[in-house]
Amino acid sequence: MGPTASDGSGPRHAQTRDREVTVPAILAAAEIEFATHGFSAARTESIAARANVVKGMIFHYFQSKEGLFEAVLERAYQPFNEALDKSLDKNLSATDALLTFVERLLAAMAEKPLSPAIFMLESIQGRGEHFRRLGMFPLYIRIEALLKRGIAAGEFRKMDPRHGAINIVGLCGFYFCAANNLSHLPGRSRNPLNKQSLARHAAEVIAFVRKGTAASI
Amino acid sequence: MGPTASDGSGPRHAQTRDREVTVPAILAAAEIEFATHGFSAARTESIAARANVVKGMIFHYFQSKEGLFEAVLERAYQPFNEALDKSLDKNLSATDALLTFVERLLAAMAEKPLSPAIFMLESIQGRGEHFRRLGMFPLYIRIEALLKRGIAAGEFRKMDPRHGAINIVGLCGFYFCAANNLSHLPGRSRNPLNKQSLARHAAEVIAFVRKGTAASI
DNA sequence: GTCTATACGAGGATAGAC
DNA sequence: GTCTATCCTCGTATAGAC
Repeated sequence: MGPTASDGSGPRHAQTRDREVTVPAILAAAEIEFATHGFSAARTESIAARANVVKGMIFHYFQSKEGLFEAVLERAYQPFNEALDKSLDKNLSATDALLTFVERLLAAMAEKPLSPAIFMLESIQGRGEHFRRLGMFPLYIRIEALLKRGIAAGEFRKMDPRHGAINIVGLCGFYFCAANNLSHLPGRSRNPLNKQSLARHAAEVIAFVRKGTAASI
Repeated sequence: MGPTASDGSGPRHAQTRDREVTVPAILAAAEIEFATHGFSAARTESIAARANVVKGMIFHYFQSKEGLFEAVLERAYQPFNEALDKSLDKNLSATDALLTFVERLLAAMAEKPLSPAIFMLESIQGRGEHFRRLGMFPLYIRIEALLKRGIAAGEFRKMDPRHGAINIVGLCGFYFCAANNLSHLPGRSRNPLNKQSLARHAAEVIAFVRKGTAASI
């Protein structure tokens, strides 16, 4: 924490010589960079600049750009994973379990609004290795199982559970990936990622999922 | 069309000296490259190789990588635009108009399965200029208007029409962007982009939209 | 119109001083 | 542990021959 005065002329100087500070700073900066540019187009130089460290630090702590990327992915997926685990709360009806899960997933995304874009980019550009390695299957598989259960119980309408799961994940995540464009739509254009907009998004998605999956009367 | 025998040693030779062939070939190759890598990470060399032309041709016909990208975007958006125009067929009920539009949008995407990824990447990485320049506003605005009309008429449930429009576009497009990952899900894993899967996706989305927007009874 | 050769810059990665 | 300097590859773009 020694407040070494930056000398102003050269680039920044050791504001802290401490991995407890440097590593999280790099991860946070990398998250932003990878979320907007994807892996290949991301620049280690930009990450270093944003983290206020020198480029070499990235390779010192993460060996390679790829290593840093994987660390970022892992970090971004954790909240999703937790949302998933918490929603195993068994004896809920399929409907309640699904809506609870969606609510938690949306909360996790709201907390880390860049995560959906990171995974979207990884899906489009990657070849599925990270998807596998991170154990992202459950995200779809468990929703699918939940849907299957609810359909059998007559709570949900008949549908293909696999596609149902995909559609639900898409409803939650698409908004965050499109936020950049959405902010340019005419009309009352408040930032799509501010608290108010996110709350609205969550409410709308939950309603859409509830109505869209419910059994016909 | 002169079948100049490729001499095998040097790189490919003028299979045709004709912009009628070269330009579309470049555009098709560029579409694939930009859809998987985005703008910055796309390589003109890869595009040229895939199109079976020399790199210089890209700059000859499109001046710059950016110029090529814009041409690809424009080309990819056309089918969406047409789907939109055709669904103005006035005197339909809001419900029928919406479902018809969704059906056409899905058909347009199925025909050009890379388009959603291109626009997704442009949304995440771009700063909205292309979104504006291509006139992509109507895609959301008109659905929004349609929803508003249907809500007023009591056909649709109460909802925020802007978010409703976003959710519907998301339901249609997310699947295509996630296809890469989806193909790695366990279970009966046929290619998410083959005819059968796409037909299933379309049916599921249409059902989801119909149920999800319908007024409660 | 098509191809080859090359200028020029950007960026990932490493070596080694402090 | 941190920083500077540097190497080397890759990629856009252009000039000019055919």
